[in-house]
Amino acid sequence: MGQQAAASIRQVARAARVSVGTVSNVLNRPSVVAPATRRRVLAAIDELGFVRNESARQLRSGTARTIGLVVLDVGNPFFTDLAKGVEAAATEAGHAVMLCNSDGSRDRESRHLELLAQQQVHGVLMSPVEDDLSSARELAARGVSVVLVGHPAESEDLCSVAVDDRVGGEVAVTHLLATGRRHLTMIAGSPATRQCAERHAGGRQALRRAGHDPADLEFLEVATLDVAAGQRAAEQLLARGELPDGVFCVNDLVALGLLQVLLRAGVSVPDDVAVVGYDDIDFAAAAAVPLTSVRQPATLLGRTAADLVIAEGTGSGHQHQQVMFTPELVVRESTGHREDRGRATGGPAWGALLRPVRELGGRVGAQEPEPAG
Amino acid sequence: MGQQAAASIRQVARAARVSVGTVSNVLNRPSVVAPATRRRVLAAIDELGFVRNESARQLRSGTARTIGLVVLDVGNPFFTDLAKGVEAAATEAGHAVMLCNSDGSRDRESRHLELLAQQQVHGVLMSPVEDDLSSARELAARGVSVVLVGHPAESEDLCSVAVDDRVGGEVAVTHLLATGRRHLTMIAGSPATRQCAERHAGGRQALRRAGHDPADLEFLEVATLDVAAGQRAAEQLLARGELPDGVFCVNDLVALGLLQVLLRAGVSVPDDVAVVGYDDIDFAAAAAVPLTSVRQPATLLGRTAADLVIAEGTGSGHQHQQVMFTPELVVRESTGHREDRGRATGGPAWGALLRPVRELGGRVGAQEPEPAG
DNA sequence: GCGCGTTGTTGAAACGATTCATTAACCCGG
DNA sequence: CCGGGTTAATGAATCGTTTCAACAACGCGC
Repeated sequence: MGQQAAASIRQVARAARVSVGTVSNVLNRPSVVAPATRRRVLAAIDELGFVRNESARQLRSGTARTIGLVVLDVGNPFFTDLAKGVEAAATEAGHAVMLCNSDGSRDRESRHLELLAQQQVHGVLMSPVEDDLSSARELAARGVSVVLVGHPAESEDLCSVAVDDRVGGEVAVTHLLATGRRHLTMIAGSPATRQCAERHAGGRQALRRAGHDPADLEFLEVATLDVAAGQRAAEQLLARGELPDGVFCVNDLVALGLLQVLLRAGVSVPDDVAVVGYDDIDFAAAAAVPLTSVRQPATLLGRTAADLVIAEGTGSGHQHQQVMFTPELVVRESTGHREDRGRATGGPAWGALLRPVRELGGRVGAQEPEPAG
Repeated sequence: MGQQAAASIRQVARAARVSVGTVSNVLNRPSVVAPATRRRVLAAIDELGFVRNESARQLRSGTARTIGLVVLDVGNPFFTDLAKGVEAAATEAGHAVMLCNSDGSRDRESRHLELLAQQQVHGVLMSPVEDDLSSARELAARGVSVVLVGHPAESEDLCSVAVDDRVGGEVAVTHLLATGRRHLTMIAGSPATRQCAERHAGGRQALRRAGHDPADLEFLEVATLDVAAGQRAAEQLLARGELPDGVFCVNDLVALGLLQVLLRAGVSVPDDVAVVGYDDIDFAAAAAVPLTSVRQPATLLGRTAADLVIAEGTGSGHQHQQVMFTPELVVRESTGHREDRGRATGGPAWGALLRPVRELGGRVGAQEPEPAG
């Protein structure tokens, strides 16, 4: 113990009085080595504290047993849930996961991708920062398997695993309309990003279907998609004197920030304003007012993506696949019906769980939950 | 574009009509190469889409430009904040971070450590699953720099960056006592884990100081430390008919789960029960009842640890350091004074930061790092 | 006793980048 | 025109592992 220099396979070989080839065989194909020899080698390995040098293995074999995962925001539980799914699938297949955080920055994203390429990773899963998929394509062109996560690949030259954002937006807004809301605001990031645009489009579509003017869904843009952004957005809304009666947030972090500031300002949710979030992270249910949210199957998304990338990197004849899941609406108190109004603003609606039902929003007829009894 | 085989330095050399050594020089010491040659080489690199093979570099240089970070729970925002600090510092120093999740499992922890050792990482930061630091020591003995995060190294043979858990527990319970609570329960994981034990000990100390019986702080053990565990703990408390009037949770996730179930059951927080969490994650402020919490400087912790591990791996004569920060209590509504009762929940105890001091316990006089940016 | 298949073991040739001792080319003062 | 110094470029050795053709030893049937 305590040796500084890591022992190499050669020293193990010498200690066990065998050739390097035999040591390698003990490591990789133990069955072809005579038991006595094997034992001797294993003893030497133990004795010297030998650790396989992964760099050398990779160099020889050409590809690493690692897959990269680049997410938009590690601070968002949606992405850590996703990461858990990825890790589970990867571990089963004997791969390690390298989790990288692009934080919504194109620069950081490309730095990470470059790094992953240099590591000769088996494949890369990424939730792209922007719609411009050139960096993903470039990576794929270099021979790295790429699977987009949370962003459908429009063309067939890439794999992707996503959730239908348009349906998500539609379900959310349909629900707001059904609770009697008419002046709606959507809080989201740049409309140039697919997710925000699609969810917005879904919302407009819901309005159209219901016979309203799609322009009734105002678009309020925020720079980032975190709790702080939601807080700022709420301040902005409050500052202009008139509030919408329904707000659809592009994710739960924004919704939680918004909720917090609204409540603090004495605005009642859901009586004055209904709030719908997106992702249904664990914290949504535990919020000041439990949050209605559009749920995405984060872990499943991760698992599926990892399975795809592993298959693509391993198999020979690979067909690119675009997988699409459908989100479901989870109704909680933040969108209680207007009829519920009249309750004290303060604490006490607690415990009166409006609707514990969890409901699946389908594509065509995202049904409305029964009005609270 | 579209080439399958990654170009090697040799092919670049051929294309640019120079030797491999020159290409390597262009990559690593551009100044020693004549401008014309350099341009030619760069053009070839661009043309062939050459990507440095990190495995080969590592193999040659002996160590990777990567540091490993093994955390107890990626789903806990405390750890993602910490990870952000690590990443910031690592990136500045030109290192990549490999984020691993042990999920509180010793097995997973050692698998990750093994993997990191095989990758010849520059160093490892870890928040150990158990108090038994043998795996950390073993890794260190193999020549890998190890820094413990969130767990002080009792002996001097390891670096560590931690926050004083005893003080944290003491501050939390002192505060509960100050708001008039007398029947206290602490919800935590196994008392065999240092963090839980220390925070508990701190709490008992607070009782003793205040002239009470330390046994007044009941210890309720939960198996995991997440939202679900808090929910179960709340159900357990509710089931026995009599509630404590103050609960100290070992982290905010547990506190949030507890809070949610208590409120749902019609229990008033803080009137019936005061709740204190730990870590002060972003969601604590946005909870159903904004959560009083013991704040740890997560990002700073990460930065400091990363700086240490980078220094240790780089420098020659290295002194192991044990850095200790002091937590601060952030008071919010979940522990409103009993006197405050009757007030609407939307109360203003905000911003009344008890101890904004940030204190560094050094070994021999470790200076206070400047508050990051 | 010879050939044959089986079973274990060997050692050298990759993999791709870095390093370093050599060599080549050139400038300049004497 | 020569010697010494500077600047550029070279190519072989090296890192630790895997793979694979070659070989040794052995048992066995004829």
